Amino acid sequence: MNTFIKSALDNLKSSPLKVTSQRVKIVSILFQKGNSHHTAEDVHKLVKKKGLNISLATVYNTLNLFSEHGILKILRVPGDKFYFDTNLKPHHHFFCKKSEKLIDIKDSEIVLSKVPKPPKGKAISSVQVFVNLD
Amino acid sequence: MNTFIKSALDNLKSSPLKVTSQRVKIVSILFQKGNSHHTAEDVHKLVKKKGLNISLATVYNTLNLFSEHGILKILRVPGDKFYFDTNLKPHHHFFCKKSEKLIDIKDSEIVLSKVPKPPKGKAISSVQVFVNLD
DNA sequence: AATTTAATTAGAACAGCTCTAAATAACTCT
DNA sequence: AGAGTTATTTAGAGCTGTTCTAATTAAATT
Repeated sequence: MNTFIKSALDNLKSSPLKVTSQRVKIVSILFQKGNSHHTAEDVHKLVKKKGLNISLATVYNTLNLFSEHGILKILRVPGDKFYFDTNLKPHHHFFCKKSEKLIDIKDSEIVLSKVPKPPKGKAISSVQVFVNLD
Repeated sequence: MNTFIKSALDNLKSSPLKVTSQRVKIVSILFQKGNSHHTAEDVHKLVKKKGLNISLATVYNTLNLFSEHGILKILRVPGDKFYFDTNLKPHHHFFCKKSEKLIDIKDSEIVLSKVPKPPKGKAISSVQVFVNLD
């Protein structure tokens, strides 16, 4: 069991969520390769490929709960799917339209030297840079 | 008839698309207030509010054709809808999650002083910055 | 005006995601 | 460890945003 899985399981254990077999299985699929991006459908397919049986509803439910509890980060990219990001540190993304795949860009690899003030009454919650590839 | 509508109609006329009454109506709704962002549903509602009758399928069809022919720009934002942008110049956006509304940020208001090289074999087609508001 | 070609339409279909309500499993308290 | 409580899982229905289909209608061309 790699360190990514271990630390994600620690996060799960210290959250108010119950540690069910489905959740443990989903954690080990998501964090197997360290930082990665998966759609719910991706995860469901991987579950089935492993011969496991977790319903699609549970996959969605689990991924959403995980992102509510800081075990994952939810990413809504310029596409039409939700991506769940195992990399919890602030960072940006390449987005390849053709393959619909994301590639991490370390925070330090992008420097925004000028950002406008938010409209009155609003605050900036985050800045997401998408570098689109063709 | 304002200059935005005029220039959009010019674009339509010089495209291979036929100038139908529906398309003229959609152009005048979209470009009425200059630069703006609309979802297909938005446009369909505005059409109906004006007492006009254009089917939802035609609205979708038209917006997609317009963006294929440089009359509009399609924007796939970190949400779950398509936004159609009448502002054809390169620029960025505030995105307000609560209202699901976009606000233009002029290109010159954001300076990216460091951008990573694309992965081998890929080229950067565009860089989209989303400044998320809460 | 007749022909060709493109556009429009209503409704069916689809994808991605969420909800529902019943069954099941995990935790808590002695 | 067992009983009770509460959270989770599940299949399938439902929802939203979008695209497809195939028949009708309108625009452009000859």
